[in-house]
Amino acid sequence: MTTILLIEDNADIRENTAEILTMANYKVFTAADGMEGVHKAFEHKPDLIICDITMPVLDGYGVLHMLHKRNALQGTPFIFLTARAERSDMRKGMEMGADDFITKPFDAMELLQAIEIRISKAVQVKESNGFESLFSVATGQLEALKSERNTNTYKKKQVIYTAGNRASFLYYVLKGKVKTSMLHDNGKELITGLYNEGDYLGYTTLLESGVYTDQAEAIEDAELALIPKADFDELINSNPGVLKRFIEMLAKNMVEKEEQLLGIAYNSLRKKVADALLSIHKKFNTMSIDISRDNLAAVAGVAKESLIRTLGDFRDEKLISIKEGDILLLDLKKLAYMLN
Amino acid sequence: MTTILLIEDNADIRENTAEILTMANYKVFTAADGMEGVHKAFEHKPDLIICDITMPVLDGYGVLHMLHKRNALQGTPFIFLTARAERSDMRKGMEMGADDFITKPFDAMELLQAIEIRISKAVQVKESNGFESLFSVATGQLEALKSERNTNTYKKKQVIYTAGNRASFLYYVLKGKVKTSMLHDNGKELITGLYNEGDYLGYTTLLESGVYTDQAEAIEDAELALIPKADFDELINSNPGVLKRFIEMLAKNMVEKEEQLLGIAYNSLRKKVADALLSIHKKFNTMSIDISRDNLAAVAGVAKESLIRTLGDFRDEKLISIKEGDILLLDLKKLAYMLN
DNA sequence: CGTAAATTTGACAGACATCAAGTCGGGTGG
DNA sequence: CCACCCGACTTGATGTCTGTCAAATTTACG
Repeated sequence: MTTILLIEDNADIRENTAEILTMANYKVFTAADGMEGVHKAFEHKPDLIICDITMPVLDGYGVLHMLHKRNALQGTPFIFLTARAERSDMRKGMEMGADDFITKPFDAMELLQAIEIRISKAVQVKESNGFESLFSVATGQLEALKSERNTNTYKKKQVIYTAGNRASFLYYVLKGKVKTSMLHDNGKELITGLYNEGDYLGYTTLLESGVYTDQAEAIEDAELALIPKADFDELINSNPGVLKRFIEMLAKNMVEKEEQLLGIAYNSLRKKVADALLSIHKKFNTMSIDISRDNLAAVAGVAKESLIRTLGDFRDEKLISIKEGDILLLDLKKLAYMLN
Repeated sequence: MTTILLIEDNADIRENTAEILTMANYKVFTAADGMEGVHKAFEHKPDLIICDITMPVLDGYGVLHMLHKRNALQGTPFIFLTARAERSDMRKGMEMGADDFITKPFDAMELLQAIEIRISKAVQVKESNGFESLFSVATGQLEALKSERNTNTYKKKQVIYTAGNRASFLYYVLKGKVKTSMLHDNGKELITGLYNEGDYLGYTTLLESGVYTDQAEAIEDAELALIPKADFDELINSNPGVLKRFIEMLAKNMVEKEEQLLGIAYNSLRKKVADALLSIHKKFNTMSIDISRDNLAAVAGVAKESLIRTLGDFRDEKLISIKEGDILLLDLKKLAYMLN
């Protein structure tokens, strides 16, 4: 039976919602404030958490933060309840790793739909995590692919593909980190994507024109699996499940890119830098960021010198600390809430 | 039999390439310079055009421009030949409407592959143009959808959906123009997409989380068909062809968005404005742009006042003319070639 | 240990946003 | 039909944020 933890300080809403959920055949735990919520989360390990944002003592962001500190509940879907469709709240919450938002007042259908979507996604993630399992959808073809596929190793700074070339592989990161970036006429670089172990890259081009408009480069020693275009084509043609996975990845990327677009257009230098730090934190899932200043500047879309100055400011404000070039994030909340 | 027009001033390359193409069972016309190329294009109406960029008298960009002036050859795939993988050239060409790039020296396989891809895409576009035909892939379900579907009319400035809401329809623009945009904390707006008659919108959200992160609004009186989410889900689940169409749309959007990202990050004001004009020109396929200054500024990602000043400069430089607020593009080439 | 690369600091200027005032045109109501 | 008003557009003056260039310092690496 699916268990849900509901954290909400308003007793009326809490009981009402719990009732709806119980009727929908979920097992429901409730908590009346953030601290209690965190405790019950660790105690019961629910399949999904619904949490109000505005609460006394420990608010929703705080709860999310506490949970993410412990890896046990990293994969648990987290849905925020919020009073109004406050846009900036939404974005901040999403950046901190929330999966969905429900705005009060909500009706039962809306709530149940959102829960079902998240539960099914979580199951998907568990089932199909990484290379093997994605292709295991196409069990028959898996063995063939594995035997034929060759893996390449790339050293730090080595180029994987460049703009203008025809795409002939789908890449899968087995080890290390990779960036994709675009070069501006004036020589500046903008990083459009970061890839960690377990990520695919190059599929956009394969699905579109076939000619790269960006370039990929290893930012630390990396090992990639190369899946020939023909195999990829065959796989997505013969197997709608795989195609669906890729369409979801694309759609998710799309949303991220639009957020990035909005930020780069109108954010101040400080906010651009903060967002860059947060997006790397989210991508690589670490509080300690080890990345060259050039690359960090290219993620943020600002000049390297400006970036360095801003990092210095952040250090003085105790938002981060810097040791031997490594950036340690100290105050995620303030970074996310940074005003322009 | 598929006919190809090859425009290339270097006799060796021309003859060599023509030979390859002939062997691959295409009917080939050749032209030794831009003017001859344009004439032969109108004379023979080829299925595909391959054209060198650097040529005396009328260069490749000029050829493309001349062809696009006449609508007859608008849909004909156009592939550029270019000496090196010069990135900035690539982007300019793509902005002007080229479909692909091949960098010299190229081998036969590469050339033939690119041609085949373009030919097959052109056929696809012809076959499935607009609402009816996309869904005609799923012939059985088409009638049901048509009868059930309801159409809404929206007046200029009317909101279609807003951020934070759950997506429940796929929209299809029957008439009018629509924008999607995101709101920044400081109140500024960035337009992330423009939609014309025959475009779908809202599919990214349907394919991803189900909660809008952007908002849609009519920029002139518009009529939209609303396809319920359930129908859309069923259609893409039961019909891989439809899913594939959407994945291609997504992938194409993705590339556009990355270009926009690079531009907004590093372009000067002048170039941002020029790019905004060009992208609207390309989207709505008209030399005369009738759009509010606010919207134009939101496309470019700059302040309204800065935009207006820049338009004034462009007018003085005879790149555009302005009559009663309408902007008439006079010199596409210089706009595309604008340096920072 | 020496050299090159990466990072940091400093000084400076220019591009662009902002605020404010003014103009134009079109719609509305008397 | 005219006066009025409101919104869209334009122009002007001003300040500041952030990129650029240059030099200094630290780190990486063979």
